[in-house]
Amino acid sequence: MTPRILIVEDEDALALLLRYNLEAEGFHVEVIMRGDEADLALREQLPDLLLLDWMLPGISGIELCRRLRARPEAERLPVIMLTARGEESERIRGLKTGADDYLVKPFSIPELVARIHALLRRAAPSRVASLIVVGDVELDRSARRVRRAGADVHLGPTEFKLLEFLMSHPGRVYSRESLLNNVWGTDVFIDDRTVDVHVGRLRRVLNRGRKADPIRTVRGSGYAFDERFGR
Amino acid sequence: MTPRILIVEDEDALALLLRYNLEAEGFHVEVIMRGDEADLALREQLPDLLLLDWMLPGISGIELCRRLRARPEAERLPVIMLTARGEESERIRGLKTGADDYLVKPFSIPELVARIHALLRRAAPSRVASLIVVGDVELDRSARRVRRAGADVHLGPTEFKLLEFLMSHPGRVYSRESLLNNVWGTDVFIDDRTVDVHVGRLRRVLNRGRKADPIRTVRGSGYAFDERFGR
DNA sequence: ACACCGTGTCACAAAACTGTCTCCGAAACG
DNA sequence: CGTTTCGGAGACAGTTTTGTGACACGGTGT
Repeated sequence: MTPRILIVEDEDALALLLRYNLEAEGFHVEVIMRGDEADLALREQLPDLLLLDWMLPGISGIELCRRLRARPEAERLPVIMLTARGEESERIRGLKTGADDYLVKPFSIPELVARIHALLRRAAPSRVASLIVVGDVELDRSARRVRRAGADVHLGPTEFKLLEFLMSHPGRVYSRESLLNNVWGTDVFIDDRTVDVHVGRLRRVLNRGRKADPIRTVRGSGYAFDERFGR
Repeated sequence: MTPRILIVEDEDALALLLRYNLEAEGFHVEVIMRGDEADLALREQLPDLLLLDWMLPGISGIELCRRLRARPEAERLPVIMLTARGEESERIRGLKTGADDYLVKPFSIPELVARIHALLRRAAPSRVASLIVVGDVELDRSARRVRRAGADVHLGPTEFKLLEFLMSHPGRVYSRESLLNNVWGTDVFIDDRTVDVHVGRLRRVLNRGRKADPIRTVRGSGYAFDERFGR
């Protein structure tokens, strides 16, 4: 249940500091100090999040990240890169390699923690594959079924796809345009506002007789499934 | 949402050709023909990509690029240098100055377009690195959400963009004019004082029931997000 | 042929947001 | 101090954006 974080960092002091703080934050932390050892360990088991130093003995963080991204099961593993200031100019390369986020040393622990939470929140659902659960809303892709507080909720095909897409990245805001592209498809010519109507219908049936609405309207931007919903 | 490209090129014919083709490609193009004017313009607002001629009246492209790289907020701005054949030997100097790519005239438009797309793609993740944290204020771009001490704070679109801009360079003081350019856009005609009103609204909702105010007013100059805030 | 369901669009109402004004106190200035 | 300049706050009217009921259309099963 508690997220597992793997730290790959060769500096003793920093590794210790990170372990201490992240464990205090309630994470299950593991530290490896060499790139090549981390590579081996990652073949055995994937953590929920990887904290990767840029320069490492054995294999560099960049190379490690590149190898990782080549594995389909690690495709969505959140990776945060740590770099010293001098290496900063290469940050573009770092992100291109597939890191999800990027911190320049020295960084503040609260900031790191915030970023970890943000990435975990976003990554969580995708690894569960067929069942997405947020708060009291469950969506089962393979069974094409949605439940609210355990009770079945009947959705039309479009409403289902819409909810599925929104729930696939809880918290993330999608523009109407993006929703049209991802739910309806890119080749259709449909009015933006149609999205509003479907969101409205989705809400009506999903919230029937309930007060809390898991779908957040973001004025001027679009809609999001509230990842904090029910917490 | 369409990427904005600034072309700095003193040759009429080439400038026109570029504008025509890049606009056809769907970019929002602006052309400036003098180096010194470009320098001024770049202080006001940064484009998404800069197309820079090597030789320019006023300030040379090299110098412009060097100045640009000295500014932290312009660090990631993709820059493509254009050089005449005779200058080609100096390519190393060009890249060393901080250009991300360079093209020798005459070049083919499709190649230019391809490189532009490549650079924009590469630069993209940097803006998606979505979380900014200063003190107890978190701003999550992708979720379009702001939290103060962990609690959600609801901001309107303009307030959000304003805070986003201020927080993207904590400590830096922005004039009202600069804020108008970067938050509202260059093409609007709006009173300076409107910025005050929005800062006021932002403060009210961000500090609700709290004493510490992370936004610093610099009398006679503008506003800044206090980088020491919370430390 | 008919009832039914899911959809896309529209029009109107409600809600949220915006830019400007005015007034007032605070800060600089001599 | 008296004066002037500048920024903060509330009020307000206009605009933009979103929520929603109504409606028409097409497909499907009966």
